[in-house]
Amino acid sequence: MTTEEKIFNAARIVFQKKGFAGARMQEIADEAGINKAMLHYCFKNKQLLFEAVFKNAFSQLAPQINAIFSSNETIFEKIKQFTHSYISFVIVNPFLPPFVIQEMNNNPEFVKNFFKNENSPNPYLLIDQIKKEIDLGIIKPMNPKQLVLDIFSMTVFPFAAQMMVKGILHLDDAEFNLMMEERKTTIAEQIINSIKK
Amino acid sequence: MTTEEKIFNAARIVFQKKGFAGARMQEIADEAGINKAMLHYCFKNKQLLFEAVFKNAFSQLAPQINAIFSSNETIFEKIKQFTHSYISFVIVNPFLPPFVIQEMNNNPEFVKNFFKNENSPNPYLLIDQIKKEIDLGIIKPMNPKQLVLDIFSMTVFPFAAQMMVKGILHLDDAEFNLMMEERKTTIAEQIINSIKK
DNA sequence: ATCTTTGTTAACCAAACGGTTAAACTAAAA
DNA sequence: TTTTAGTTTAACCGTTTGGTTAACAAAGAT
Repeated sequence: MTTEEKIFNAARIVFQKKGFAGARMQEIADEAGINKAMLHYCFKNKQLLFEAVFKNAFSQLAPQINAIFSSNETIFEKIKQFTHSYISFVIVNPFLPPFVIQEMNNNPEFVKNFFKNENSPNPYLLIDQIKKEIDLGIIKPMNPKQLVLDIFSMTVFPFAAQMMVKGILHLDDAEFNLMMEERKTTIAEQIINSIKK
Repeated sequence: MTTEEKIFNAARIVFQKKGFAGARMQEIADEAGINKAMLHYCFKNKQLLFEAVFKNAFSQLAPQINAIFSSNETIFEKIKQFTHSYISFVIVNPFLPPFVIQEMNNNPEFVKNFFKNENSPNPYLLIDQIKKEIDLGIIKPMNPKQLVLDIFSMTVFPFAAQMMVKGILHLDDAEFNLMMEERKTTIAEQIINSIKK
């Protein structure tokens, strides 16, 4: 593993745990097992190191989601694939959703630019498809954006608010993961059940 | 308005916008229009000022939620009341959900203690009721905690991930609020529709 | 009138922070 | 063997940050 990779991995861990403002360059250096000056040698400054981590996090997810959204399957099938695929991904990367939400909240300008320039998840193929299937009478009339929001809510929220969910429902890690495994199939079933004519 | 109130309101604004780590005592003082030393005179230190704001935020919500959960209504009615009541509340306090999620993520120990000591939303009345109604054959067999999680997901997520939702779905503030108004009724209808026998 | 308590400020401080520098180390090219 | 280019480090620096201090002002209390 190169030094740059060591730094990158360490930065990902620390940024995800503490956020941009709470992360300390020294802590990242310690986590990577290298001298603090190397951080600046490899990534110039804190902001650029952060952006590298943030972009990488998104770039792991966006292609997966877009691939599903732009396929030729029915919506019902896409909903099934998305929930299964997304939950599988974030079970392995559980810190990602709260991290993204946090930095969206703290630094909206950066994130807005990010969404314009980088390849971010694009739901408009899905939205168009929903419109068509409504017209064809396959699913009930509704605001397509609400359906997209429902799908994201049901899949992303439990991970985004992980600590709160575990606290309120008294779940340990094992129970939480078990529930998330269950959700891989149940979410899609419920949503489909509530929208099909 | 007393000086203490001025500080508290200013702290709420700055903490919700920047998070604990990102907030600056000087910025809070400026926002309150008073000298920085007054912060320490009134609230001792940053941590205690933050805890005051955090506890207050939760104490506004918890009683509302618990009142609904512990009433004598049917689950269907409780779901309707909760979604309507919660969305109405956070439309007026939109920074609350991301704020809570962020600080849960950054400072889990503090939050765990908080949940044990303060009056936090207690879903177990609701969970017991769900179990009973499943046994009575009113709703489909399922894990009651999953249903509770569904309800929270559908209501809380759009606000928790507000910036992301607006970005991905290309919504301005007006469109976003319009969608949330619509959700006050549609969420409950959808959930009820998908669980009733 | 004088003392005490409470509220308020400007000036200050030590520690922590992000970032820089210059030197030392390494290994491959000349 | 020497040069050269790329790595890595210890030590340092200016600024920011949370927090303190001492002086001061207003208002009751004695």
